[in-house]
Amino acid sequence: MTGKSRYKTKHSEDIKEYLKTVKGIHITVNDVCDYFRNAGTPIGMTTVYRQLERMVDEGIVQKYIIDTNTPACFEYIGEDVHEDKESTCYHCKCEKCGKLIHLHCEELEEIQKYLKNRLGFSVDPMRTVFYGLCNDCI
Amino acid sequence: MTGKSRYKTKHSEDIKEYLKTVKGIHITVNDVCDYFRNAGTPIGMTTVYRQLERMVDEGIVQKYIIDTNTPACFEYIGEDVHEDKESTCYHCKCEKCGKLIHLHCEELEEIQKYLKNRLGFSVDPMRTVFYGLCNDCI
DNA sequence: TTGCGTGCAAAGGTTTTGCATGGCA
DNA sequence: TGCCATGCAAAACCTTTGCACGCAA
Repeated sequence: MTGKSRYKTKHSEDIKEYLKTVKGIHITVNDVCDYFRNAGTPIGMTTVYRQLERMVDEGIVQKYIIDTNTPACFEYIGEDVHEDKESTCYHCKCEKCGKLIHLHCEELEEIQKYLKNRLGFSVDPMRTVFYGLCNDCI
Repeated sequence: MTGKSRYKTKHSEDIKEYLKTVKGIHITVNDVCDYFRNAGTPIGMTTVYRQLERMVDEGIVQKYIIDTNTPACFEYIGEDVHEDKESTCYHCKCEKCGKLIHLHCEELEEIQKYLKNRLGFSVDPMRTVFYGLCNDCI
């Protein structure tokens, strides 16, 4: 969003590490705070919110909003997704089991062109995720 | 999905009528309140929340939760077309200015079928957002 | 009469902001 | 030194709940 260059801080790294270790699980801001409080190295709620927001902006963390009056969830996606950029890889993510399906699909490239031509909107496939239910979870 | 039988009230019908007239547009609870206040026939916020929730339970209205600290949006889907429920509306969100573009698109319904047939993945459009850059921000 | 709808006010919980402090380059 | 991260407290925000009243069946 802001594009500001910011420092790499210990808290930033710690939170990212934690998210990596629980990859595949949806984590709330409170979960993060609890974890570090229990670990004896508490991190303020505000900092967690801001760091997670930064990571979402960077595209390495995905934010899930399940319902109103339910805290938002976060999940580490990875830094390597960027490499897929040229091969227009989309992702399907199961909202139940969290499975991530990589998706190469000509039809989606058509959609991309369609949105570009019709709305002038240029899609960033690396950040775009189809949410839904996978075969096993329906 | 409480399944409770409830009365048909004037407010209920009025709200539904209003949603029908603005079909295709995403309406917030405040929009509804404003409309009826301006029309000289105000309806309480609580009532609007409860009526919309009821319609969502009934399946004739779709609820969209776009982001945290952003009011939920509602849209009239219809009473008989239960099949359309899953193919209503996608969103494009500009990563720079944050603008949200509502997207009704046959091609996307094709994609949906494609994912269903090929991967057994059933997309939830309400949660799926195309990220990218809008016309003004490129 | 009974049960639900209504709507005001207040509560609830999540997220954001203001501001003073401290750390890193 | 300058800029940013931090974190507490308070504010802001949307949404839900409590409760008394009124209307429909």
